[in-house]
Amino acid sequence: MKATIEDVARVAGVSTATVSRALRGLPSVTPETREKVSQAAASLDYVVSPTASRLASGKTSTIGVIAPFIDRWYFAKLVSGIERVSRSSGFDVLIYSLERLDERERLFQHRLVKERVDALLVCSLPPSMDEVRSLQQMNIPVAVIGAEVDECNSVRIDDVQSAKTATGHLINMGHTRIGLIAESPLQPLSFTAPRDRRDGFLLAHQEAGLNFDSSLEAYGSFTIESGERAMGELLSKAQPPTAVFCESDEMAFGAISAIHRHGLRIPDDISIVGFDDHDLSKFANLTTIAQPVQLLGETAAWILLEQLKEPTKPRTSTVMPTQLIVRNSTKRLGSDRAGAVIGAFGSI
Amino acid sequence: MKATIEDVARVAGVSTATVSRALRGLPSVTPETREKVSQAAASLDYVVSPTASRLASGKTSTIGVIAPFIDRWYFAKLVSGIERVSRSSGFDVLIYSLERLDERERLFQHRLVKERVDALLVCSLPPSMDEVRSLQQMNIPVAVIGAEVDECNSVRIDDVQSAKTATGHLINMGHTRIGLIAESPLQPLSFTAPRDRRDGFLLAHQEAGLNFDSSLEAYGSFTIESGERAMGELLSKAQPPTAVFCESDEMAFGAISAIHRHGLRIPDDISIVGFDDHDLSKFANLTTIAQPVQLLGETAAWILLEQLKEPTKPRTSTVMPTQLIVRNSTKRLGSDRAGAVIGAFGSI
DNA sequence: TTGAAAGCGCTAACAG
DNA sequence: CTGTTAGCGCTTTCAA
Repeated sequence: MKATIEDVARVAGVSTATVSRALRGLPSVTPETREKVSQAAASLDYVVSPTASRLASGKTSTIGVIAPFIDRWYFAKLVSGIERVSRSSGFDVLIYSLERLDERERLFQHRLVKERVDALLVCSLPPSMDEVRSLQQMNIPVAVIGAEVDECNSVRIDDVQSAKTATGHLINMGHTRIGLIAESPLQPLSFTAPRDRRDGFLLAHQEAGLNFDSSLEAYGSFTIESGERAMGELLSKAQPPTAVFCESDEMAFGAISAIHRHGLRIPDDISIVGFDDHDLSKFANLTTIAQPVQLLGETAAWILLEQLKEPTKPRTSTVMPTQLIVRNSTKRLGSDRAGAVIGAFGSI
Repeated sequence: MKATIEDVARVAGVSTATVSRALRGLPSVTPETREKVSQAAASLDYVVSPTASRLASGKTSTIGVIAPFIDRWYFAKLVSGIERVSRSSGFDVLIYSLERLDERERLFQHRLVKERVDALLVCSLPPSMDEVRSLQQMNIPVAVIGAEVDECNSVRIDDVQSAKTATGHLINMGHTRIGLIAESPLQPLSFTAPRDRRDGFLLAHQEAGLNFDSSLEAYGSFTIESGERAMGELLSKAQPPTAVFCESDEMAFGAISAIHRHGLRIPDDISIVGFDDHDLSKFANLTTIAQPVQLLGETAAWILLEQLKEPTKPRTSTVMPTQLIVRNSTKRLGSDRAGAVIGAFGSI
C-alpha cells in the first residue's frame, strides 16, 4: 500500500541513497538516473515520509510561531504572511498560541519546542531575559516581530516615531488637550509596542512644547470593548479631550462607539487617530497609522529561511515603514467640518 | 547535551522500553519504577523526541487544518478554537491555507498530508467527489466544518434556516423589496454556505408569499470591498430595495459604507441584516445572525480527538444553534426610527 | 511487570 | 556519480 524509499529503489534499479539524493535534487546525480528515479517514484505514488526524514536528518522543516493570540486581526495577518512564505519553501508552520499564560513558561523553557522546530518566530512578545537565554540555548534562528531583542533577528516598525507622527497630526490641527487610550501597564503579557507608542505620544507633546494632562490617559487592552470603556472614562472628565490617540484601531473603534453613544460627533466634537490600519478602518473612516502587517510576517519568515539555508548569515534588524493615513476622523480644532464627506459607518 | 531515552534508562537503572512505558503513563508499570524513571528524566531535562516517537509509532499527534484563508475573521476564530483544544490534548496543529488554488489539488490528492497528520479538519470547503475519495483513501478521521459531507464528520450551522430567519425578520418588519448580497456563483472555491443562505433567503420569501425581484441580487466575495460594490449596484437601481440581507457581516460593513456614501441612512432609508456576528458588528449596530464560530472549531477538533482515541466511534453530524440578534440596523418599514439609540459607528 | 531486540523510513558518511 | 552501512531515538512485539 504505502511505498517506501526501498520500493522506489527497487523499481528504479538503484540504491536507496540514490533515490534520496535524486528526489531531493542534490547535484551529484546524472540526469538519467534522476529521471529513472522520478518515474519510479511517480509510478508508485511515492512521497517521502517527513517523519523518517526528520529523524534521520535532524531537520524538521518546520517553523514555530509563538503568538499571544491568533484570532485577532493583527496576528491573523501576521500568521497568514508567515504561512505563505514558509509553505512556499516547503516548511510547515506550527502555531503556539499563548492564550493561557501558564503555557508561556513551558514553551520557552523546555526543549519541547526545539525538538519540533528548526526556527522560531516570536510575535509581539518581547521575551524576558530568562526566555531569551532559553531561546539561545535552543541554538536555532529566532526572529522577533514587533520588538527589538538582543541576539535575535527583529522585524518591526518604529512605534515611537509612528505614534509621534500620529500625535503630531493632531497637534498640527491645533489640538492641545489630547487624550490617550493606551494599554494598561498592568497587562501581564509584556508587549513593548504599547509603551513605545505611548512614548511617541509624549514625545510629540514635548517637542511641541505641550503639556500632557495625565488625567487624559485611559487604559484598554487592545480590544474594542476596552476601547469603548476607556473612551467612556475620558468623556466623563470635567474637561474632556478634543482629540484622542488610540494605540490600536480596535480600541479606536470602541472609542468611536462610545463617543456616538454619548451623542457626540467625530470629528466635529472629537478627533480620533488609531494605529494599524485595520481592514475596517477605511470604512470607519478612521485616520490611522498604516503598518504592513502581513509583510512583517513574510519578511520575518524569509529571514529565518535564509538563515537556515546559510547559517553564517548575520542577524538582521529590519524596520519597516509606516504611513499616516488621514481620513475623516480628524479635523482642525475649531474649523468647520471639512467638506461633505460622509463617514463610512454613518450613524445607524 | 541532549538526553535520549537511553540516558534516562541508564540513570533510572531500567530498560528503554520501561522508560517509554513509564513516561507515557501506560498501566503496566509499578509506581516505584515510574517514579524512578520520572526522576531520572527530570534530572536529565529529558523530553521525548516527537520525531523519533512518530516514526516508531506511526502516529503524528498532529491535526491538519485546511482552510481557504487564515486572516479572515471567521477562519481565524475557527483556527483559534481548534488550536485550543488540540494543544490541550497534546496535539500539534498544522495549517494548510489554500490561498493559492493550485495547492488545493496537491493537498487533497497526495499522501503529502497523510504522512504528517493523524486527522484532518476541512474548513468551509466542501471537497469535490474526487477529493472526498482522496480523503477516504487517507483512512484517517476527517471532519468538515461548515458543510455536510457524506462519510465525514461534520460540524456546522443550519445556514438555510438561519438565513430564512434573518430574511423573515425583514419581512416581518413589512419589507417587500428586499435586496440580497450574495457570493458570486462564479467563485472558484465552492462553498456551500453561501448557496444555503441564498436558499434560506428565497425560502423566506416563498413562505411569505412574496416574489423576489431578482434584479435585487448583487454579488460579492465575502469581503468588505465587494460588499460595498454590490450595495452600490443595488442603490443604482431605478427602484432600490428598502432592506438588504447580506450573506456575511463583512459584506454588510461594505454595504453600510456604500449606503452612507450615497447619503442615505440606516435603518431609516434602508435596513441591513448581516450574518456571522463579527466582533465589530455589535459596535456597528448591525442586526445579524450570530454563529458560535470558535465553538465550531473546538467541537470539530474534539470530535476528531475522540475518534482518534476510540477509532470505533461512529461519524457524527453536529448542527450548532444560531441566533438572530436584532440591533439597530433594521426597522419596520415606514415606521419612525425606534427610540433615540445611536449607532456605534455614528456618522463620522 | 520488565527486558531484549527488531524495526519505523530515511539520510549521511565513507567507500568505490 | 553511486552503493554500503550505520545510525537517528523511539515504540513494540515477544519472551522472561
